[in-house]
Amino acid sequence: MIYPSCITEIYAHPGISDADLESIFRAHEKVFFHKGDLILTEGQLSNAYYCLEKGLVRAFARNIDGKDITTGFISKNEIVIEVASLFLRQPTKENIQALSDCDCWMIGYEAFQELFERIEGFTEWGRTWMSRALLANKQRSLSMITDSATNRYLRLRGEQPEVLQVAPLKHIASYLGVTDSSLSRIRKEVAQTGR
Amino acid sequence: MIYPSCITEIYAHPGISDADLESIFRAHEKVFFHKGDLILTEGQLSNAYYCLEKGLVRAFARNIDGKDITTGFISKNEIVIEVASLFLRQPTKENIQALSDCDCWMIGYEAFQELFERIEGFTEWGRTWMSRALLANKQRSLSMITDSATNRYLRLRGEQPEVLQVAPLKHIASYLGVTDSSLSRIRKEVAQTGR
DNA sequence: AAAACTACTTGCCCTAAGGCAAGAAATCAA
DNA sequence: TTGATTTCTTGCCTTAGGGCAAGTAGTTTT
Repeated sequence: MIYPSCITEIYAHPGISDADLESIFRAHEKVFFHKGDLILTEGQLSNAYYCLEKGLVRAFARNIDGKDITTGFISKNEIVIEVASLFLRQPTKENIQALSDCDCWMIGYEAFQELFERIEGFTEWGRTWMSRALLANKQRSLSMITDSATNRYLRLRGEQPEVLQVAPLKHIASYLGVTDSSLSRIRKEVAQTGR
Repeated sequence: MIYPSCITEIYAHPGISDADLESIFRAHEKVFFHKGDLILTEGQLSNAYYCLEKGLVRAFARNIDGKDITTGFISKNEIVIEVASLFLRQPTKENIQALSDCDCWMIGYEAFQELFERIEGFTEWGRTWMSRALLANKQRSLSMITDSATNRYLRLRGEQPEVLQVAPLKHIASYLGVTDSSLSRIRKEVAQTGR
């Protein structure tokens, strides 16, 4: 059986057999979002996550002044999820928004729990996914401390080039921890000098 | 049965029964570290984690110039762990070091895996722990973007006051993302003004 | 085809924090 | 107990990036 690329990419794991993958896939349901749609809003309890087949998504939180800070971009074949709300069963402080039209495969909390109990390798897969997420997050914190804004920009360009094409400058700026004016200058400088 | 406080604190979870806790505790073994000891060194494969009964520990990574950056402090009743190495089975890029003499309860990878397979609630506990870790990490990244150095200092003082007593200024400074001269000035200013 | 947004750039000036270096104070080593 | 090595503070100057505001382009809306 042929699955969408996001399913095979996301659930690729030695402990997950073809039969497992079929059960897992069956637990998902196709959903769409339009550019600008909020997939999750602060205060809500998250009840599902989404495998992103097409599109670009961002997560953002609000600081004290109500200004929104983009905390992450989610690209094709990645998982759109708010771990804290979904697994700790508490209202989220984050918002998740589609930055372009998106095609997703959704799986609800109940269905997920069921797989978690039933499929041996699924638990293992989950732990691996969490470990990777934790690692990525740590590297981001490190980068905020040790790299210049320009280097953080270049790193983002290396890792998620789509973001620079699709997301508006202000979201990229807040993600990188600079103002939009600064990012505008950084971008100019990068374009001028050796690239 | 009475367990060390770090064991009861760390493994407190609705899915873990008294009987479970006993099995879990039995899988641990007491170990000590002296001030300055490296508990884990970059390049090594982590094969255990440690429940910290007494003492203070830091994790640090090296930046390109070889300067070490403290990435976290671990206090009493918390887990000393390098998730990426332990669960992804890859050599670590982080170092973990005792900042004071430490008493720990260690559990090896094999014993952990065994509990993971045998005890129902242990898996759930693990997912909860990871979710919390992820949340804490995200908040740290956010704080690096939105808070001033002074506010980050005050937040650390609120959350882990022991750190300010035990860790040398340079480690605290690199953790907060400032130079030690800057932290020295921040500290002075905080002491002078309203606290 | 105006009007009204939103996205982006640029200029002017300002500020938080860094770089460097000297020195005091505390801790460790022999 | 006397060096030697860290740890911490402080001064002087520099710099990356912020605040604000004006202005140009695009895009939507009507």
